[in-house]
This record gives sequence, C-alpha cells and structure tokens, in this order.
Amino acid sequence: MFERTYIEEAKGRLGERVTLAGWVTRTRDLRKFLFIILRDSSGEIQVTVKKGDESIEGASDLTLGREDVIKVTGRAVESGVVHAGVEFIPESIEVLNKAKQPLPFDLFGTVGAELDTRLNYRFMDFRAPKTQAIFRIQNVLLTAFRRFITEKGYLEFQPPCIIASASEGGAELFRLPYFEKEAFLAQSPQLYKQMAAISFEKVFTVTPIWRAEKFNTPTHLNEIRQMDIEQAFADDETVMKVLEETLVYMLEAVREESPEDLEHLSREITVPELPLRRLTYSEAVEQLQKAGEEMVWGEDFTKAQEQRLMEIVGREAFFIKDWPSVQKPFYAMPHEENPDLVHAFDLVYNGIELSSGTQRVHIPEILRQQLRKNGLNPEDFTHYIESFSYGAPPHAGWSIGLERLTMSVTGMENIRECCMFPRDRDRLVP
RNA sequence: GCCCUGGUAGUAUAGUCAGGUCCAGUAUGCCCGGCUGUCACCCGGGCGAUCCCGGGUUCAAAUCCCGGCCAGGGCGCCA
Repeated sequence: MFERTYIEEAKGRLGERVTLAGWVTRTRDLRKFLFIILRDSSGEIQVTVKKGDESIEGASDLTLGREDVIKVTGRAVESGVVHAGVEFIPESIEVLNKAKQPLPFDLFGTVGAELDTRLNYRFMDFRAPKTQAIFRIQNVLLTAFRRFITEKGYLEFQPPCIIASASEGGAELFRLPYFEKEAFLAQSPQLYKQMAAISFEKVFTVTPIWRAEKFNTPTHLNEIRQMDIEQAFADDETVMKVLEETLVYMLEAVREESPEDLEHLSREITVPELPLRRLTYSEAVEQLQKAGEEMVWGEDFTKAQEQRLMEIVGREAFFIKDWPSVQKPFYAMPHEENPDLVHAFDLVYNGIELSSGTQRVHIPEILRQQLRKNGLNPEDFTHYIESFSYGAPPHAGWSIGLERLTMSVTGMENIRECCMFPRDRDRLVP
C-alpha cells in the first residue's frame, strides 16, 4: 500500500505534501470548481479541484459519485473561504473503486432509512456517524470489561458453543446434527464457567449464546454475546459487589473515552453511586403492591412493573435479590432458612434487566434435589453433578448481555441497533 | 404464538377511510445541461413504482374482502 495520512493528521500538517485516502461523502460541482468532501475514519476535509488545471493529475476526466473510494495527494492549507478553515489542494486524484449508483440508501442525506433497510446494507450503514458511535461505545464497554476483570485477577477462558444437552432448562435450544449424534447451540456458558471456577477460582468469558425462542421484541435476539464471570469461595453478595464495580468502571470508561460519540447520540452518562441499592424480591413486590400494582408473590415482574419499580426506587441502577426459587434456574443456591428463596439477583439499569447472577449449588445432593424440583432428571446431568464431587468450593457468578448494555448506554430502543449482524426470528442475513 | 398498525420509484413518504379525476404526487437520490468558491450549493431538464405476493368482489381496485410473506409496536414465551 501507499503511504497514507489520516485526514485529521493532515489538518495539523499544513503545507506538507501528503496522500489522503477515503470515501467521497458528496461533491459540489460548479462551473470552475469541483468540491469533494472526502471522509476517512478520522474525519472530513474538502478537496478543492480547480477545473481546467492541467497540473492536477487525474482531474481532467474525473467523475465522482457518493461513496467512491479515492486517493488524493496534495497539501492541506488554511483558507478563509471554507467554513472549516482548512481545505485540501490536490496534485493528483485517483479513483480506487467506484460505488454503484444510486446507493441503497442515503447515508448523509436528509431522507434517512429504516432500521430494516439499513440492516440489509449493514456494510454501508457502518459508515453512518450514529452507527459508528454505537459500535465505538460498544468497543469501549467490552475493552473496559476485559481490562477491569483481568486486573482483578480473573482468567479468560473459552467455553464450547456446541453442547450435548440443555445447560439451564427454560429456553428452547437450536438443534444441530453432530455426526451420528444430536447436539445443541449453547444457551449459556453456565456449566463450563462453574467447572472452570472450581479449579481456577476466578474466571471470565465473552461468548455468544443462542436461544431458539420465537420472540419478536425490541429487546431480544436469538444470538447475543455475554460477558460472564465466575468465582470460587464467593457468595451472591461477593459477586454483586464485583458486578456493581465493573458496571461503574465500564460507564466511566465510556464517559471518559467517548465524549464525541456520546454527543453524536445526544447521550449523557450518569454513573451511579456505589453501593447500589439492594432490594429484596419481597420488598420489590411489596412496593409495587403499595403503589397499586396487581401482583402476587412468586410472579416475575412485567416490563411495566420493572419500569414502575425504577420510578419508585428513584435510581437508574439497583439490585433485586433473594428471588423465589421458581423464578430462577436449578443451579441457584437455596436459602438456608427458607428453601422457597434462592441466592439470586438481577441488576436493573435504565429500566431493563442488564445482568443476573446467583450463588451456585456446589453440593451434589442439593443439586439433585433442585433438579428434581425443577422437573429435570438428575441422570441427564451426571457429568455436571460429578464435577462437584471432588472438592468443589462454594462459588457464584453473573453475566451481562453485551447488546443490552450497549442499548442502555447509547439510548437505543431496538437491540438490533446494538448488534452488528443481528439474528432474530426472521433475519439470517447479512 | 396472540393483538394492533403498516408494506407505493434506490431511499423516505402523499394518496387508501367515502373505488373511477392516479398508466400514481412530493422530497431526496441518480443521469444530462447551466452556474467565477461552494459548504445539505443553486437553477433547468430528464430517469426511476408490474402501488409486497396470490386469490376474490366490481363495469372499474394502490384503494374493498380473504390468505400468505415481511416490517414496526404491544403482549406472551424467554434472562
């Protein structure tokens, strides 16, 4: 490749001969001038082509359309005429690749396109400033998570994505043929996290998971990514503390590293104060009932109730802990004094369920009981149960949905905005 | 899986309730021409839609009815 200078860098090196390369955002073609708005990942600059100037190589027969990829050699100079104050005077212009016209939708125009249209041409939608802002912020969240958790001494591991049987019960799994056997796409790295934690003590993973539910909502996808941790010699309270600290760290990272992207999305980050309010499930139900909500102890909260609860609590983030066992998976540790409750928690942030976790059952006999209680057959979980028979410490963990976290941070109302290539009930391409 | 709303040029929409005036209007895009520096340039001309698919009612359907597919919203399921 040729030696290339980013546009923003060139603006700081006025008068120097450099080569820029990028996309044509738009052109303004006048009698004597051709103005090209050139864009790369760093920014934009106007390339001013004086028509009829024989000294500009490649300019005589130049025809440009939006999103053409070009390479321009010349100098950035100060200019009193251009609003930006700087323009680029070319010596040579080369088209590296033409874009087919008309484009599938307007990237920088006034018309805009629907999410569905944009997703059909996602490769191009990635060039829209708003889309770029969303995924840059997602990247900051992910990087911050890894950095924080790694510094705390957790080991990153890779769970399998193809598994032999259901890991949690509940959600439907995608089936696939596996030679002469049947296999499934993992709905959770749950069991593998536990098996890793009872030996490595502190582990984490970032992994995709799949749910074969036919949901059709703005907050569900069939393929999502989770950020999970699991820790030995820990109970629910231990990992709740880790969770709230992680959340605050990630939010602060976005606030500090992505001010421009946040501005693009008209978002402000409010970082909650620690410790977060911890509401028991029973308290939450009581509060809602007091506020006039029809609700029976043991039921899950509806979306509307979760919203209501947020208003009552008056915080953007809080925990709901000590759930009824019927609402949580079999591996959640029952309460010592009240077996109807389990050591499980949810983190609600901006009105959506962002994360959930539990202290796990590490005693084989209790695990068998819990499986039976949940209508599952312990025989199907032999390997899993066995892993706790050779010195498994008490342990706990949680997971955060990456797309949902991105949603609440960027203020998007559809989770598809926060997944580069979303998989939903109907969408399998691109 | 259920309920509601919608599907009209590349994109975004008007028209649909009260069928004929719509071989479909507008914006933007694209193509051509003009314009002494533009900045969402401007001006003029042109291109582009079997009105989502299939069936029905009618002298006549973008418009009414039925089915399907897709999209958006709500709920359920689901963490």
